[in-house]
Formats: sequence, structure tokens, C-alpha cells
Amino acid sequence: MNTTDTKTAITPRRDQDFPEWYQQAIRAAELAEPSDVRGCMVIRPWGYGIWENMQRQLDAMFRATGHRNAYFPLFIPLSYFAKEAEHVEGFAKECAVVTHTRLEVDADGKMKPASPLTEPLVIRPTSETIIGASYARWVQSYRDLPVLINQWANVVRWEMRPRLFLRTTEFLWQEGHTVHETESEARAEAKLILDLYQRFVRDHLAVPVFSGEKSESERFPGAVQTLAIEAMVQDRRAIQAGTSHFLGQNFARASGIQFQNREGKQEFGWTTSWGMTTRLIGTLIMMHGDDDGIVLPPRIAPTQIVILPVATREESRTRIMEACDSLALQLRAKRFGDVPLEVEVDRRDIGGGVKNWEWIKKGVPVRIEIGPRDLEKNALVISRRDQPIKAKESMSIQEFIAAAPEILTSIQQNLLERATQFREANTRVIESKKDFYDFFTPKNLGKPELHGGFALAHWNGSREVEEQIKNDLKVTIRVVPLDDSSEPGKCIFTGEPSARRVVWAKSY
RNA sequence: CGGGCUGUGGCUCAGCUUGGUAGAGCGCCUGGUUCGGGACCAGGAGGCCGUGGGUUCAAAUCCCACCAGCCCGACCA
Repeated sequence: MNTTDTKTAITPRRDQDFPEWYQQAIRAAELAEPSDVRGCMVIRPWGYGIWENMQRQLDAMFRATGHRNAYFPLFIPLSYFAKEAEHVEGFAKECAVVTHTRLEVDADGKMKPASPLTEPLVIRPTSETIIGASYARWVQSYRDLPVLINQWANVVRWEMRPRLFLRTTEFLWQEGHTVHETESEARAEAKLILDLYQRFVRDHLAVPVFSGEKSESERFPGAVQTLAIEAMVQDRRAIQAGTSHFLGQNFARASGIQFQNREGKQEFGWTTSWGMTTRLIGTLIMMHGDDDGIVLPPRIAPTQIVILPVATREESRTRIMEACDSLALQLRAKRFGDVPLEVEVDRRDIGGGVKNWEWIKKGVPVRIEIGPRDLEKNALVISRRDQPIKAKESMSIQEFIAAAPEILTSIQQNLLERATQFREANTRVIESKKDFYDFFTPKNLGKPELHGGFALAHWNGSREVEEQIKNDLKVTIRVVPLDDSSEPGKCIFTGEPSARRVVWAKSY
């Protein structure tokens, strides 16, 4: 690092050490912290506020498409879990299992599990099996279909390598589980949700994604088809932001979800499942954050506008506070999207500079300062988090109140545009194996620079090629796009025919 | 779960090679001076040096085990 660099709020910078920057940005924004339980985290109010906004908005979209919420147990009897072979195999290694109840104090004064359960309980890593058991009872006739249910819950997957938000042992998510009368209906449902997810992350999180189908090797255990959306974050790696599965009749068969069809015959239901997780928060951080901390899109920021009174002199203090409160009230009467503006007046008696920087690090979209000089002119000073920290603009209070929603919209759009440009700048159409390997090989092997991105390349559809590339470069197929925009061509690895280009990248 | 690195006050880290029971900067508290700003001055609080064992008259420092974090690998949202 050279000394002419301007000081950044987060050390190290993104270009110095991206993973460490990520950790520090989370800490500085007070989003979350590691807990004493390995792989688990405490989500602090600012981080949880983001999650609550995601929940609220996603939930409204689910409702609008006819889905309803319900809640199923955390514990899954081991016997339920064992019903779908592929599914068990896929999750067995990461299951946490409850084997005892009751604690007793032993001779050494230590607490000890006392009473073994007759049947061990698996803590849900996902709920297909236990929800299936209910569905088997609920579904009798084609008239009971479709079943369109979502649940908001926590799940546990005993991961080898946890990272805050991106991969924690316990995480929060929503899981939708539906049953349909026909295959095409269930496939349409999976696709409907994929599109809904894509819309959600674009419109609310300002995250552009590629969507499509997963290759066989990346498919959800037990699924017939796995659809996913994949975003590119600032270290140019791909991150899966949501998945939607068409499960065929596999789980219906395993759980006994049967109905009498229109011909009077017994038939297994066609099911889907789909989910989004707190990983989205990690995606947001890596997508929009800069060297001064995280940057929140207005639509999911717990506070969209923070008002900072510049109350330096005792005599003007009361008047300034009143002006700030009055501004807050007027702003809260305005709406942004479907809800009132979230506005906070930070009246803490601490240094103005410190206060300002705290909000910068938290990524609040708009900071407003009102001081004595502004008040004389009935004006305020506005700073936008998507602009350089020093960029400040003065405008009249009335003007700002009128313009606030548009300003937030403009920030929202700007973030999406910026992210889209970044992704485009790092997405390459690649025509040869050599170019492909060059693209994904860092120039500096000792301390690899940020490199690579998304490669759009033809592939013959074989698992062996995928395997080879993964071994050589740690690059995988993120998604096989569903749209028809790609021309057929030749696999760049084998020369064999390829129906279309697929998206390759290193991933989280 | 394998390999590497790391674990010292809230944060970032020095001290460890050459053992003698702790330091800096930032943050925190108090008072004052400041005040469109991550300010300054003075005083102050806060550490069983990751945990447990061992070697030693003496361990943050040496040895062993364990735990946790990060990076890499296998797995995954």
C-alpha cells in the first residue's frame, strides 16, 4: 500500500484481500458476528432489518402468486428422512442429529444427556420429507391440488467451511413446497418461482443474475431439474442467489403423496421446492460494497434516510433538532415503493464526523445534514452512498421532501446499473480451450489477483468434461440458460456439437 | 475432514527467536477546549496474553493436546 492512498473506512481494501475485506465490512456495519458455536452467527439488528425487508417483499410476491405460509417441525424423524435415497445421500453428511433428551448432573458435577430417544431426530437441513408426510394426508383428489405452501424457517447443515452469511451451519430461509396435478403444471411452477426470484433480486436488491438450469452434477439431491439464479460479485466469482426445483414424482413416491385423478386412477403428485436464504445478505455485501463499507439498495435498507443534526452551538440546538424532527415526520408521510419511507434522526451526542462515518459504513442510502447555516436558508445538505463520500449537495428542505422518493429510486437504479456493467465487463464469450484456461488462470500465482469472471462457452453436455474443468481450474457450469438466444456450435473442449453456450465461473 | 497460517483489553497489532507474571494506535469513560465533523488537551477504566496439561525457581514467550478463526482442498444455499 502506498501512502498517497486516501484513507478508507475498511482495511484491507477489496483489491488487497477480498475475503478479509468482507469480514471487516460486516463487522464495521454491525450486521453480524460469529458466535461461540462453530459456524453459527449472531445477526445484529442492522443485518436482521435487511432480512426482514427481504422477507416482507418476497412474502408479498409469494402471496400474489397464490402461495400461503405455514410452519412445519424443526425435527424430522430419522425414518422419514431415509425415504428418498438420493436425497438422503445428498444430505446425510451434513445432518445434525438429536439423540437424547433431559440433562442430568453426573458424579463430576457435569451436565450430561440422560435419556436416549427411541428414534433419533434429524434437525431439518430442508423439509421435503416432513412436509411430504403432511401432504400425503392432505392430498386425496385432484380437487385438492395444487398445494402452494411456503415456510419461513431456520435450517441446519453441518458445513465444513462456514463463512458469515455465505455458508453458516444454521441459516434462515424460505422454502416453498408445492404439489401439482400434472408434470407440466409443476414444471411451470418451478419456472414461475425462478422468474419471481430473478425479479426480486433485480428490483429490490439491485442484483443482476443469469438464470437457467443446473447441470446434472450440480442438481439438488432427489430433483429432476434444478433451476437457479447466479450473480457475479466483485471478486468475479459466481454466487447462487436462489434455486427452484422440479422434483418430478420422486418425493411424492417417497412420501406417499397420491391423489385420485380425473380418470379415477391413483396417481403420485408432481412436486416442486424452492428457496432463498440469508446468503442473499452476503451477496449484497459483495455485490455493492466499497472500501468504505457496505452499500445498501434503498429498497432493502432498514433505514433509507438518516438525518444528522449539526448542532454545534447550544443556542441553535433546539431549533435544529426541531427542524430535523419535522423533516423526518414529513418524509415518513411519503412512500417509496409500497411502504412509507424509513427515516431516522441520529440525535446521539457524539462527534459529527464519527457519526457520519458510522452511517457510511452501514451503507445507509442517503445522509442528510442540517446545521445553523442550512436552517437560515431553509436548506439541507445531502450525501448519497452511491456517490463519492465527499460529494455533497445543498438543496432546499421542501425540494428534498418532494424529491426524496426519486432520489432513492435513482440510487436503486444506479446500483443495478453499476452491477450490470461490472458483470458485463467481466463476462466473455470464449471460443477456445486455450482462451478458457487463460481466462481462469491468474497471472500472479503467488498472490493471485482478482481475475476471471463468467465465461460463455459451448459444451458437449458431458459430465467428464465438467469434471476435468473443475479439477483443473475449480471452474464449474453455473447455469445452462433456458432462453433461445444462443446459437448451436462446437464444444470448445472436445469439438463435439453443442446446442448452446453455458455459463462457467468459479463459485462460492 | 486433510494441508497451511493465526489466536495478546471492543478493533488492528507489537512483544515470543535470546523465559523474569504486559505494550502501542484506534475505541471507551470523566473534565475541558473545539465544532459542517472521523478534532485537540488532561486524567482514567479495561487483559486469568484461546483452553487444558507439561518443562522451569519463574511461561504470553519453550513442549504436548484440544478449541476457534482465516486461506487452500473435498462438500454445499
